[in-house]
Amino acid sequence: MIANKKSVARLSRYKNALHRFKTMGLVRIFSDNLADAIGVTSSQVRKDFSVFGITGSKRGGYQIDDLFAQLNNILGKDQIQEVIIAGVGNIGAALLKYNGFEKEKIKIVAAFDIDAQKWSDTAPVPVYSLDRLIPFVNARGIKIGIIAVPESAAQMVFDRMVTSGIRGVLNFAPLRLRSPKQCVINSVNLVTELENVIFFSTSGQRIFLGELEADAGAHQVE
Amino acid sequence: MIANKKSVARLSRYKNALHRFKTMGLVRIFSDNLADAIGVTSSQVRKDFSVFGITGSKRGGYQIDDLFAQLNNILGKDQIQEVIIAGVGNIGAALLKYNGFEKEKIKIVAAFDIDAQKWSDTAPVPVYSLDRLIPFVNARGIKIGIIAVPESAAQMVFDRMVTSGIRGVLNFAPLRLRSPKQCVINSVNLVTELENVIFFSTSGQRIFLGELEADAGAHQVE
DNA sequence: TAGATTGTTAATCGATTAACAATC
DNA sequence: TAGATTGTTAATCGATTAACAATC
Repeated sequence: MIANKKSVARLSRYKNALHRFKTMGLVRIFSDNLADAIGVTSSQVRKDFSVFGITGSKRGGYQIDDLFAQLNNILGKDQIQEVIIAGVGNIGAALLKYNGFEKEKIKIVAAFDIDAQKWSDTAPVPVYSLDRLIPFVNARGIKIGIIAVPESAAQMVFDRMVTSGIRGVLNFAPLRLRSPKQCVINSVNLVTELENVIFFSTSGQRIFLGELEADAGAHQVE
Repeated sequence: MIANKKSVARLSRYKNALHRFKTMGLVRIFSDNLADAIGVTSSQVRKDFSVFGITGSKRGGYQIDDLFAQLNNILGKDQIQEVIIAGVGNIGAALLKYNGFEKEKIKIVAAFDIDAQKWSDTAPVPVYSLDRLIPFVNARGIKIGIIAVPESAAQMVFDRMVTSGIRGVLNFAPLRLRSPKQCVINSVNLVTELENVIFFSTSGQRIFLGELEADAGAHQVE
């Protein structure tokens, strides 16, 4: 098996669980403990580790400090990841203020908007004209961008990002982006996510797929 | 096969593509056209339709008007879906102002926050005390809720939602919610979504899974 | 050593795709 | 009718889980 979106997400959750085990004073951990902590099987844990080249010791499990360091390394937490945002509307502004990125070593270093009223050199995260996106990203060598502009502007903004050297994009606009160059795109459609909840909670279907869960009582808290 | 998260998301996309075909004046459509429009195989389209009990006519394809009506019916677009939000912080406030829900027949009817400074009876969407969540949801018979409170308050808010009769939740707090009663939970973790982009764009891996795509040039615009 | 846990292979499960008989 | 498209079954692909030999 090769790394996929879900396995990377699980790696993050193992890391978070490990952090809690560590603060509890534990030194070693077994695949079974991690499995219980995030609600998967121990086979899944060992398989994930195997895919990412993480090994423990038979009978002795995994050293928490060592495992934690390896997960951080794989997830790129060794250095701060600099990210830019295009679009300071509802979602863009919320992400700018969101404080959950910092502890994951993700730093939003600048935002860009077409509306001059939103520009500010003095804000905690500066907001510049969209025209400054390409030179800024070029100069700073930013590789990751977030698209939070309206659908009508998203392809243009994406093109500029790719041109300026961005290699990965988290896209909130509800459309399929096209690129002539290699670029990782992860699109989150908030309307679709809510539609899924509506469908499964009104259809009476029992489902258990992806992040979508029914009968939450069966699960462990993470 | 049974309906799953991805198949429901595709249904939405078929519907959106259909709307465009309709405005172009088309009357009939084939599985192949829909497949091209959203970037899947025609087998996938027919399989999806089969799962949801949608039939066309051999040789004649699908009547757009009829298909559009069936999709709307399956997706619950026949009536307006009333939704409440708990938490008017960054994300909650963004969702309150977001205008993408309305055209999908989703209406946010109220929000709830613990902070009295945020309460407002006169806002376009009223914001009430969290203490009013249970009676409000009870009285109005709301079935869908969005959790946009901090992690520390999420389980308590979720418990109140379930108590008050909510059957489906879109959760933005980064934890695994537990419930004694049946409730559909769809959790979106924005940090994880961004971490995925960072991982795949820096690892040099070629992937193509879920909404995560590499080499976007190969795809159709939706 | 005896017992427990890893790492990996095989089995299972689920979703997507291909193929094709039915038929418009 | 001949040709094209559906609806469905079988094949394939991919991810998860079970099983177990290796070994600490």
